[in-house]
Amino acid sequence: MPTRAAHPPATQAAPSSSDQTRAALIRAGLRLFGAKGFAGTSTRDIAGLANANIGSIAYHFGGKEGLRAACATHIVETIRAVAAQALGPDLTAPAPQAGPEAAAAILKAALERMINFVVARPEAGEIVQFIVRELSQPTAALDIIYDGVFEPTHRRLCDIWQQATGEPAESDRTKLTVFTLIGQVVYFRIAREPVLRRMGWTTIGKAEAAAVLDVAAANLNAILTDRKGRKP
Amino acid sequence: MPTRAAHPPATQAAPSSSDQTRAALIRAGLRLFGAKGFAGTSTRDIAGLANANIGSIAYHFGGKEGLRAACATHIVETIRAVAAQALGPDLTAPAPQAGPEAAAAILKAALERMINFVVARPEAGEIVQFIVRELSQPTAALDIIYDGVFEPTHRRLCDIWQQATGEPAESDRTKLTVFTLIGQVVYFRIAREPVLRRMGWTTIGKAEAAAVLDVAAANLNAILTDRKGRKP
DNA sequence: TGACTTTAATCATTCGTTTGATTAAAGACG
DNA sequence: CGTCTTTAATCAAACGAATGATTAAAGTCA
Repeated sequence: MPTRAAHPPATQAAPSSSDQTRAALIRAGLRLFGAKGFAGTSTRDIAGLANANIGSIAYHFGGKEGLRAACATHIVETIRAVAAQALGPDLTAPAPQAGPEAAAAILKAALERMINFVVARPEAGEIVQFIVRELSQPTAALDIIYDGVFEPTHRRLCDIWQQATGEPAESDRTKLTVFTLIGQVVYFRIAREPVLRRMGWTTIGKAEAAAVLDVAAANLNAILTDRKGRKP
Repeated sequence: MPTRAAHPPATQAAPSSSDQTRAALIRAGLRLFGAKGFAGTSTRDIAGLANANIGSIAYHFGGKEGLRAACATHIVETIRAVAAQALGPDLTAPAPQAGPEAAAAILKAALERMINFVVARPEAGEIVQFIVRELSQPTAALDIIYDGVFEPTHRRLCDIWQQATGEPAESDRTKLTVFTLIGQVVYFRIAREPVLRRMGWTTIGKAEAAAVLDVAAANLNAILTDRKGRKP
């Protein structure tokens, strides 16, 4: 007869509450979905990494698909917390007005935050990989992330870009330019492996992230001065 | 395991039925691996899309894994053909020497080629997605692509960068800068879905690719003039 | 004919989900 | 206060469906 004695409190630790199990499952799902893909991850892997039972996935999230959506929501909350440090606590509130130099400084700070998070922080790897996989085959999870992060963040950056250069925030040119700024950073996470090989690095830590920031910031400055100089 | 030992007769001839099956399987594998991931794609899906029998995958490639490697080789050949148009037929040969203006023109041309291929051409979607998935969990297929495309192309671009700016080709700064140039373009393919939504586009065709090129080329010019102006 | 290629059927795994039993805590009630 | 009932949560076990691989037979073409 299956008794709880078979699972001694040592391995079970404190009797995990519902929320703890939920959180552990999300963390495991995020890591595994990001690393091996949704289809490449089995519910047994997830339950094993989370030290939870297989059935708990269905119980808490309705199934594997529900866990994916929960991971997306968790990503939104995480990134919004990071973005808040550089762009203000509320992305939907109107952007604070600032002069061109101050706006440029905000852009620079945002770039630095983004690099330190996306490129250097290990947990960003799971998040970015999760998002990248969603991007290639959009599900409901992508909608959650787009509405919660992509759209408001990009819109805010375009706002600041206008303050820095005078170019209209919602013009195609501004929007595309902001995408290029994001893209050049995100690429270092997505193409991490080739970058490591080509650079002769073994990891992207503090020093390497600083080198990346150096180049990205130089690019930003060059583009900014170029845009301020001429009329579109 | 009767894996086909050698390549089919290289001499140009009417593709045999065997070669047609091979090619169809590679095309189907590339598309499905890119769209749904390696684990998310079943051999039955592949065979179905290729109008071939399930067993033919094992026969021609030794199994699903062998098909993945064959897809990687196919990608290398495809991209090398595209790169040859902008960077010369042989990426491993020493770069042609040119003045700063000519070198800048080559970079601009390479950027245009890259955008027209990566961003606009539909078949690039499958290729990029395939590569992106490999990047996040490197297998032997990534080695094939890195050695065949990433390394030689990046090295060549660094060479041209030196000719355009005077910055040493193999310096960290140059290598990272070239990565940012590539990243800002590739991002439009990887993050295609958010770009479409944010831009209000329904597709990225000729006109949209031109708008992207416009911005990317402006960025390149701004960075180039910035780098030429100062000493590192 | 004889080597090459395709086909259909079968194999053992592995998958996500469901099930019914079990536990512990909270609620109901006299 | 003590007892009975309900609820939420977890667990091991098992199910049917799918997967990748294999095999022997049939087909194809020079």
